[in-house]
Amino acid sequence: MRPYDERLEHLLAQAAKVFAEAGYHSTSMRDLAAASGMSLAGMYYYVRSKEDLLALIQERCFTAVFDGARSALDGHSDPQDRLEAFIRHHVTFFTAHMSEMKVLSHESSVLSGDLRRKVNHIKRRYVDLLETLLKDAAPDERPVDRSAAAYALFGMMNWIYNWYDPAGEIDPERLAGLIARIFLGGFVEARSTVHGG
Amino acid sequence: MRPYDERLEHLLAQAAKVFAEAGYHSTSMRDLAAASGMSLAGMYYYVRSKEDLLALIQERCFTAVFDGARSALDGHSDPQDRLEAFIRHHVTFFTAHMSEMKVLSHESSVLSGDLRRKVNHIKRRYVDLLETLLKDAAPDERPVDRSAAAYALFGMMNWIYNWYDPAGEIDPERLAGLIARIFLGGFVEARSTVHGG
DNA sequence: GTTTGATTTTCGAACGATCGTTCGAACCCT
DNA sequence: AGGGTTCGAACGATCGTTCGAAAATCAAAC
Repeated sequence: MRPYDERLEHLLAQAAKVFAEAGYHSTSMRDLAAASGMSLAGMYYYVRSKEDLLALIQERCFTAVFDGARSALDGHSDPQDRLEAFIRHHVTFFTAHMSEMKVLSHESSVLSGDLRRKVNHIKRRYVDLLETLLKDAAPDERPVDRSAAAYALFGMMNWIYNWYDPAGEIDPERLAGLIARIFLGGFVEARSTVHGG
Repeated sequence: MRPYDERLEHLLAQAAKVFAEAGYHSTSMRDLAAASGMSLAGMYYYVRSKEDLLALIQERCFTAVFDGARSALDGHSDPQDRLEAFIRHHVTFFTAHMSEMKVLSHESSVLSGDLRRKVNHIKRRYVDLLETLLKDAAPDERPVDRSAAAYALFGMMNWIYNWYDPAGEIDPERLAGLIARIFLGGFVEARSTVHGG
């Protein structure tokens, strides 16, 4: 059963790459066959449909980023440190898995039915995780502002696929630090440091 | 010639709405015909192709947001005020023209050839405008950080279409103020106020 | 105010192309 | 020999676009 899993992983990885470059809808199953080295019909031995293929990519990627975030929080007890650890993990994970994360961010409204419900469930938990961190780090903010701030932060982080060049001047760690600085400095510390102390 | 222009505007507005809801690639010309009240063939009297239709929407919207930004800067001379005015204008414009701005943000890689070049030219000028504002507001930052910060800001602002509900609790002005606060507080004031004063 | 003719605008019908998916036979490995 | 794996070929559906003719609009002539 090992070669089966390897072939599936290979297919998902190549598909994520092509989806990221050309977009889900303008990528044909024939394109994926060419990119993965399989035949058109052969892919259907590993995957139920094109939509199922996308769901598998999104589901695995979202689970990985969620689990990674939880373990990245280990060892941090200060609310602000935990929030910064979350941001740094998300950004570095994003830059390290650009194709999958672009597919996750950019094709989030494609799925329907049960596949959509399954992915949305992980997304919900991930958003809830950030909202909890925000509640601890900025307890005095109004809930509606905290919620909007969470999405603003996700915007900064998930927009990366639109412009970031891994071969460019700024490395992932520095980018993560910059985004953490902007958000913590602008949303968290602005209250607790400037106004409160 | 007036009825012609009105019909074209109507088509573009309806198309933007459908593109925003379903995405460019999964919207058929037949869908647009149904939404605009025209016949399938009738639309081609106003538009050369489906891609031309998308380009018209993006071009008009980008020009509007660019011109609006320039005039929003009038009357502000302080660099920080100018940056805040830019942010407030972008966010309020975005929430007021959600469909067109979503199409602009989400379908930015669809066009090709001359159509793509034309839209990218306006985009370049708009990004340059923000980078200039940033240079004045945060002159001590390293250019690579300033550039990344500009994209982080665009991320916060352009991600709006993924979550913002105009009928929800937070109104556009408050959202604009929140994003301005996060960015100015985290990127600009963190240097000039905390470190410098 | 009606008729006429030219121009603008609309659209039913059809084209070729491409899409996701399926089927059954062939292949490979043990 | 037998089950896991591959794939050529074809299916029906839908896509963007085109064409030629009908319909609507308008201006000038009577």
